[in-house]
Amino acid sequence: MSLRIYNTLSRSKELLQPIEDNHVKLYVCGITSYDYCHIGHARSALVFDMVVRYLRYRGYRVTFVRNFTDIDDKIIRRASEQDMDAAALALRFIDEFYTDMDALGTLRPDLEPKATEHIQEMVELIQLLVDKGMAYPSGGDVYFRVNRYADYGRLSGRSVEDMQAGARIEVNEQKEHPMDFVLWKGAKPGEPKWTSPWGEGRPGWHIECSAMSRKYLGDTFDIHGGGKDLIFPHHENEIAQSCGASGLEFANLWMHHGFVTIKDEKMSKSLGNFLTIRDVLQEYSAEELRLFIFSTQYRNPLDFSQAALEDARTGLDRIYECLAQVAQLSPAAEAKGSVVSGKDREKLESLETRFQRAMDNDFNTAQALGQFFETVKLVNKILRTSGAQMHQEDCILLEEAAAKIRQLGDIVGILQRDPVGVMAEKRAQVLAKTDLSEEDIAELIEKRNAARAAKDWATSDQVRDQLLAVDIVLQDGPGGTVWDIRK
RNA sequence: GGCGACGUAGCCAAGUGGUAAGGCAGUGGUCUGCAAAACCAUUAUUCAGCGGUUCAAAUCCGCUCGUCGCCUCCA
Repeated sequence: MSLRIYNTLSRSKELLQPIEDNHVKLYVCGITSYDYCHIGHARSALVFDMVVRYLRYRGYRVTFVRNFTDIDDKIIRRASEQDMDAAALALRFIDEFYTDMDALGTLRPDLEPKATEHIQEMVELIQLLVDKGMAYPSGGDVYFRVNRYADYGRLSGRSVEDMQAGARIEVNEQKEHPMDFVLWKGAKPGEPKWTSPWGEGRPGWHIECSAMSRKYLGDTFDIHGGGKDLIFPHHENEIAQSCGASGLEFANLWMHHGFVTIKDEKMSKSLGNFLTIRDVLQEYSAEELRLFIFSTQYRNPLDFSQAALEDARTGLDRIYECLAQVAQLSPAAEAKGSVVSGKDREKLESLETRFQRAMDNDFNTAQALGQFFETVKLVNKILRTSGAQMHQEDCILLEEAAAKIRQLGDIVGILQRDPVGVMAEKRAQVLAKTDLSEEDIAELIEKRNAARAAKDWATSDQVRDQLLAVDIVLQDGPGGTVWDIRK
């Protein structure tokens, strides 16, 4: 089996073949830090978190670099609105970003370079482009000469002519060609600035990724990732700069994830239809959010809704409940023998293979999660068939299946909490909202059972309704009455 | 206007040439005094529409309709 990844550059799935044997070098475009992150940023972070975890699980060494854009027009504008220093604003939202990422439980990248700490590298790269005639200074700025890079447009699948036909390019008299883009911006009064051979100013947006990826991963590396909205112009321009400077290939594989939408419209700051990560985490757990996000393959759009999050919550609970039951199994000495058919055993044991097959197909987490649910269904069936009399052999089989689910769950970042603990915690949360203690409930159950024994259904139902009013549900089973929280 | 993606059951979502995974909801059943919860079973002769290629198409090709995205900051 081998891992195939969709490459935006070739518009097809390609075999992952790292340049250095077994070592994957990955660069992902991170945030521009001027505001709180929304669910779209969460998807980006979680998708690449999953990619890195899966690659490592598959035995690759991964060097994961994700940058911070900490100098940019938006940062400067926001800072001046708030009468703040641009650097301080950027730093503050990097802190907020970490708070959100920690809450989501994402792994830290190996390197997290900031643009402002690599001005020198950018200046050198721009100088190289100027020396090669691929860039030119003009009016305090420096521009990339698009016509000098023959392959311009190969990532986004458009030609310079096509784009001019679009005529949405701002008129700028300093450019030789309307499609030329800025590498270095001359500073206006009061703006943050650095010195350069072309005067004081700051880097253009695209050059930072070219300079930092080059510094940490080399001229050519394996995978470059980001959101679909970065394909043009950001990544197209990165390719032009990097390939223009080095004369070599830049990234071999380009991975782009789809957007999070709300009512089928892209979630974005400009549309104002966004929810921040912390908004959502107030209502839902990180694992619930992850299950929701991974229920769709990363390249497809993902429509955010309360109902979808609720579905994810229900689904996650279902798996946890199954795991909790398995965790509490103990073999019965009097059990006759295994009740598991050879076919079912095979299916349980093939979970990892099925999971890998799905993930190897361009990280198809939706399909991979389906394997979890199929396994849960099968485990539940076996639990039910055995009843209280489970043979040791079957116990072991189920415990192994449960352990495997949790091990693989770690790749998408779910099912990492103690299943029995999760169930207990949910009960404790509901209890906390009532005046009742566990003992009070036990007493009420006893009172009700006495009524039931006397066939006094009115009293029995009254007790049940009383508890139901505070979201506590009574369940009469063969083993007696237990209580649980209302779902 | 240019470029691109998508359209699969009530909803979400896999499947990318060999006869429709999975989740949620629904329905039936087990359990129960009745319930509830849980569990089990079940739910698309059909994949936006129309043509074409093929022994075989949701999957490939063409056209039509619809939705969305990029072309300006954007994950």
